[in-house]
Amino acid sequence: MQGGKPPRKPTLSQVAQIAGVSEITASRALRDSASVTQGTARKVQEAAAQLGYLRNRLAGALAGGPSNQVGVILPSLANIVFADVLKGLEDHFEDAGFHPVLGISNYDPQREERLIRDLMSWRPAGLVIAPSNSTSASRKLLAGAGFPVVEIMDVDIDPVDMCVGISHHGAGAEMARHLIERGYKRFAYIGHDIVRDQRALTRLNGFTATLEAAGQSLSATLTLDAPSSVTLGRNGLAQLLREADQAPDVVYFSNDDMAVGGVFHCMSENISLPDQLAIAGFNGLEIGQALPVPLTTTGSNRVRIGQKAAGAILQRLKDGNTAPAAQSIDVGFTLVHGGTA
Amino acid sequence: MQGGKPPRKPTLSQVAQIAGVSEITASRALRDSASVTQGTARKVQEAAAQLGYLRNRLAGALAGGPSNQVGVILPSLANIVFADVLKGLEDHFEDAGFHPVLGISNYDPQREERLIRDLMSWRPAGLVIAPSNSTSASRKLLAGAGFPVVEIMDVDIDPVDMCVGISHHGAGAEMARHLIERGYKRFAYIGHDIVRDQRALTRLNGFTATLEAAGQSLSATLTLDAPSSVTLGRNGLAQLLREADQAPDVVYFSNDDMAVGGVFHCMSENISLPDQLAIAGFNGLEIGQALPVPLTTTGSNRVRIGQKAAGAILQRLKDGNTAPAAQSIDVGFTLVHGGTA
DNA sequence: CCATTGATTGACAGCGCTGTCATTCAATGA
DNA sequence: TCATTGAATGACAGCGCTGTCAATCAATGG
Repeated sequence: MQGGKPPRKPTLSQVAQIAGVSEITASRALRDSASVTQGTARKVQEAAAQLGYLRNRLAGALAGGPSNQVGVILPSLANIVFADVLKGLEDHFEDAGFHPVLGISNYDPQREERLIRDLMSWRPAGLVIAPSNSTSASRKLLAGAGFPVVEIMDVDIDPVDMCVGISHHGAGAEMARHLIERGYKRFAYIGHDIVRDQRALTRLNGFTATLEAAGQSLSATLTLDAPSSVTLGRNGLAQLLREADQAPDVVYFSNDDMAVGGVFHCMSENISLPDQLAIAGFNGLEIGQALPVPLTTTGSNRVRIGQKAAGAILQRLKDGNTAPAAQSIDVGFTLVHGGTA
Repeated sequence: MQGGKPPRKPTLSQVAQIAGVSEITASRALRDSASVTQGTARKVQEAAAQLGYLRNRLAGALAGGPSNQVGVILPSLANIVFADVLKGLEDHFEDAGFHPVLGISNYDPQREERLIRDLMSWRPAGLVIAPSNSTSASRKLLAGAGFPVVEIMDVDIDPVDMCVGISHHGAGAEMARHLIERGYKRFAYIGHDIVRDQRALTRLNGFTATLEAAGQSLSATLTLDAPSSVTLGRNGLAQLLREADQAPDVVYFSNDDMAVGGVFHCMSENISLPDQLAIAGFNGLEIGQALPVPLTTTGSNRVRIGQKAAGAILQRLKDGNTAPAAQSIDVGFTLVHGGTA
């Protein structure tokens, strides 16, 4: 950059001129060489190479061509969970030549709404969103999007278009059933910033509903107003044990990060797992399974969710408007029988 | 979607008409309400709201307006390392209203080149790339990009424009120095698919160069032709110990995933760390530090790299063409004195 | 030999917006 | 009072490409 104004990039019309064909023929040759004669295709490609031509998809998309961009809105990247989902999305999008355009909502509905607007203003081919208490304006935007929209993570919702995920209510319920069956009696819960993380709350609801149906209940609940982390879980368990009138015999944590923290507290305090205290988490993270005593938790198939979501978008794009109406894909969860509960 | 053709979205000219102003005034009111009278701004905003107008940035960018998209090319998302980098990028881009457009090269130079073309064809405001043996065509593309380009992860390179990272050669050298100082004599190395992961190779080069300068050398080297993983590291160490004529007293692994696998092998075989065998890794992942005996490793400041890279792009964009020429930002690494070496 | 067919190619118009420059007009000071 | 200034607004043109439909032309069969 010598300070001069940037030299204009070569355009399609220049390529066409050199190749001695019309602009539209050059366009076709470059996009799908099978739609023109072999000779024509070669001439055009040579001209493009000679000029260092680089397609301008801005113009292409504006003129009505397809976009290969897909909006992706996730609440956070601080935690491996959504990185896994993103990986799953990439797995399928990359192969199809699509690119995620990323926005992080930070669990903030207002920010999420702004992101939806922002990403939609690029007229993407589709949108994948892990919703965070979406505003009604957000839902209205998505409903009128005019392209496929997939809401991911949770299937306990009324999707605007499609959704892919698991039943968090069901996951909480299943864990409650497992713990009841194991004979635990004094249940406690330790959670993180649950106002923002709606899905953790849904799990808790499923958990307590099942306890109550079995004539049991939570004897202690601690929710901490901060993002989930190992440290938060460790401190949380310390606090709960300190403050509880009667010690619980099992603690359900809002997720594996928190639960691993709980395990660490037990290790450092010589509380034996699961005899003296049992611990359960959610997600099935690798770290939980790599512990000396593997964590009892619920596997949440995060990568799978991403893959299925990408697949749903691509399928819909291929089918055009003849596609089936709103659908919900449940990838299912699995109870991981570790050694901590 | 009733099967009819998608209804046209409201356009700026419709907004302008309703507001009773010219198109360009409406455009200005919507982009920067301070550039028009308060009253005008209100009228336009009301008209836009009434119509459900959604800005079309495709048209805007084509007409010469700025883009808020930034191409981001990473080799993989399978591993927390690049998820961390992406988080760092997001931290700064999100606040500035920029969005990463993601491409995953899978450590494949050809694929990387295709991605560069693909992302550049959207005329982004900048590009961040963790290079994977970039082809000369790739470098040429980047050199003529006309927007800021940051190559990340490694500063031991000749950057096309800017670069942000650490010296992997230096990191390998530093670990060698540390291990020599500790008195280890029989050094071994276990690595993963090093043909593709060039940076791991650079660390190894720094490591061996330093050993040799001190009159030492690697007594055993095992490189496995697969992506790095805990399992690969575990099996690798088992294989190395089985095949080696003389057992090493310290093993340098290509990264923490691999090294943690090595630690697991030692645990299951009752090999005491670090007396019987010492282990060192690279990255400073949380899991390594959460082990019963924390891993000796090199902290690589991944989130910081992302943040600095985003900052460099944003700064350059603000400064316009008057910006300083090519620069290299070294965020530095830190030796993590764990208990395994 | 001529009508018919399908494959190639091209003309046209316009996607929706913004940079650039010119115009308008009220406010200001000599 | 009139020239001067700066803010607000507008006219114009064009960014680079692709969908649609029409035109062309060689190959085919009756």
